[in-house]
Amino acid sequence: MDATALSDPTPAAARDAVLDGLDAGDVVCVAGRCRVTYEGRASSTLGPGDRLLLLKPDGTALVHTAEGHQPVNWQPPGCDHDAAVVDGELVVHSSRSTPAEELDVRFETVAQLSRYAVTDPAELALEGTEADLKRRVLDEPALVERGFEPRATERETPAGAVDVYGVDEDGNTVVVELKRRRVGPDAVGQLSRYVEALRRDSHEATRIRGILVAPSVTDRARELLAEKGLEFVPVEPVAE
Amino acid sequence: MDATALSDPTPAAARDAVLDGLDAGDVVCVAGRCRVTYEGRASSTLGPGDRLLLLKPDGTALVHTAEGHQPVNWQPPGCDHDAAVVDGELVVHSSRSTPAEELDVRFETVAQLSRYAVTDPAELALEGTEADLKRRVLDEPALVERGFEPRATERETPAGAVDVYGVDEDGNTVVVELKRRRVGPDAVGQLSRYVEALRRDSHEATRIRGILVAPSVTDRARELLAEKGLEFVPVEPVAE
DNA sequence: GATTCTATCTCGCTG
DNA sequence: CAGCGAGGTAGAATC
Repeated sequence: MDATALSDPTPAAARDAVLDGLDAGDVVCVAGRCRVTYEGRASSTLGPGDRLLLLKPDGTALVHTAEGHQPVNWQPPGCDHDAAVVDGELVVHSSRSTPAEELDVRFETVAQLSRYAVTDPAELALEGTEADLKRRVLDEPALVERGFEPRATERETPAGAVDVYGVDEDGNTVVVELKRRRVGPDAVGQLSRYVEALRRDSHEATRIRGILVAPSVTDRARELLAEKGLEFVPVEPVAE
Repeated sequence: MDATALSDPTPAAARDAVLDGLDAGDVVCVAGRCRVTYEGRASSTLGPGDRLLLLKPDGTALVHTAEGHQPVNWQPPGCDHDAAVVDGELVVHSSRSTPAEELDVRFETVAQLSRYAVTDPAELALEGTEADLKRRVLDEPALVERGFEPRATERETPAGAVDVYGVDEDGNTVVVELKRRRVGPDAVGQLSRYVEALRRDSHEATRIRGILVAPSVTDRARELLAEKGLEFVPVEPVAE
């Protein structure tokens, strides 16, 4: 991987390095004292301070401070980056349409400007997702309940797609909502919406059960389940 | 802002720079070819590729590729970072408990190692949030409906806290759920939970209305509102 | 620490 | 393109 760094570049040298770097498909990192303004879905201003600005070749911009996982300001992938010297200061501008959003980072001083030729052929292999939980349940439906027979996944209802749709031992319809982690009231609402939608579209006689499958539930979620006549079955996303 | 960069440091020099940097409270950026493993709430592996590793003094770790807003791997603030040379390679390890999570970044090569003395006294001033929408509605309740009188915010119900609670012209109870942007079915479910909870806890005679206040709604959300007998009033989070 | 909910959520998928 | 739901969501407020 190629990497270059300029220390205390002039605003013009910084501008050129930013433009050349983005042109070459590099990731560019600008470190220095700056002010930031954002206008789009919301709007924000950020007074002077030391930060890192990461500009990616896919149009992402990230302004990071010394704290937190999240950037203090950013632009999503797909934006157009530009750099210029305005009033003797490096100004990086990033914008997109739909929705219209603009980010301006104005540097009082640039302490360092780095370029990185970042190429990454590898793909992240992630385990323990909801997809893994679904696979587990389909492989071994008895995890939900003895006699449970899955009939479809992502079955459409007027309220959205049901994770796993099937029938129980007695022939009742079963709607399963999967969650990879401990669930709160929102998941109960989701399951409830699916069950109600199916009940509206079915014969009076048909019994439709709703089962939330997750590692655990909060107290309030459990209360909501009880109120709605829904069930909970504890299952981990991956076997222990 | 102080910034230093080492080009193609030896693993030992890189390790020392990482440890010294973190010790000094700097943000450390390691650029190079690496592999990443994560184990915690889920687990993941990432094969060799060029990436940037940002280590923050608050215990945050971010692994960024050339694409995307999100880091491909990370650790949240509060983790303990460590660096060592293992089998001739720089290995950065970051871990925390509750939940137990570990991240390992093993560098085949380190192209550049930078340290940044990042100090940021400024606070982000953000506008257009749900808090702004709430302020707007409380300042001018007629935005919801002529005669609407807010009586409480964050009023507790068995199903959670209601954004704005009040009464209408006719003395009916009104539950308002605020959303800063266009809403889908989830917000309807949320409002519905609050309304149902209040109905259960109130006299038969009391009429309880649920009003979703947001810039707009999706079609499915509108259908759900109709089914539940809930209402929608369009309001922007900030005046146009 | 656990729970609940917001977020410029982001991301991926589907129509 | 919009809508819908997952996410190692993170972050904040509250209990």
